[in-house]
Amino acid sequence: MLVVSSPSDTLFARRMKTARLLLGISQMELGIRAGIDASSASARINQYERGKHAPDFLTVRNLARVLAIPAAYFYAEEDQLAELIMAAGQLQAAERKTLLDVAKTLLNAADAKSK
Amino acid sequence: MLVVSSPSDTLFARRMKTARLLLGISQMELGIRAGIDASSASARINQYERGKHAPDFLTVRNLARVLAIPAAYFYAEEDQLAELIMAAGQLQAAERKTLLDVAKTLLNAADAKSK
DNA sequence: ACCGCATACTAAGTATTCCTTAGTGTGCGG
DNA sequence: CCGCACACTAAGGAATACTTAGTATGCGGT
Repeated sequence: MLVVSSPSDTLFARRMKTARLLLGISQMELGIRAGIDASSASARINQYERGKHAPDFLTVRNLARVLAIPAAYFYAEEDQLAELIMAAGQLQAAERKTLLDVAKTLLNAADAKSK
Repeated sequence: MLVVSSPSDTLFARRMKTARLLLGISQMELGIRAGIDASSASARINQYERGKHAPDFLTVRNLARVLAIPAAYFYAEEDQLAELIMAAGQLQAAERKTLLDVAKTLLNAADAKSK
């Protein structure tokens, strides 16, 4: 099959760029800190942010570690969910548990209504 | 570089299997519903669930649509976060907003404490 | 027992994609 | 003007996924 050009994801690209700029570092620095060889760090990060290529999950994890956000953030399709994931990542374990409990409560309430 | 075998992710694999079993359909059916040709649907889904290969993001999106969960779910490293994402995906827009507000409130409270 | 079918799973080669290299262009401080 | 940092890109070699063809197991029916 030949596809002209995956209009695929600018999504992953946008999320990456947003997170990097939030930390305020260059594409090359992000790559190097994520363990990519300095000789290709710049090119690779640029390709990711431009949506030219997509990194494998191990690389995504390393990027997430550097950017201090959950890897899942990069794949959130709705901005609202992206924000929720980022917020959850910044919370302490106890608070994350509280947040999850709230989510479950909201779910149960919704279920009850649709008896 | 030669890597013996990416111990990479059983993570994506596990999340996929969990979500599929929750819906109660076969690997082949999941693949077909996600738009994969019937002749390779079974093999491909199996390779994903075994962690042998990883699908591109367009495929992940299609799988997520069939499984009725946010694509980000597959990439959540902590089970707690995975649950949160799944729950958020089942909520109505208004309730999702409430959940996000709670997350932000918890964050602000944490920030205040670490004055 | 046997058959047919559904399901899970796999090896191997081709097809596709990514990674590396080498480079361009722009802007800015000195 | 020079040097540097930064963003960005084409192209080919390197790595990975996709397709095909097949094995294995279990189960319901006859």
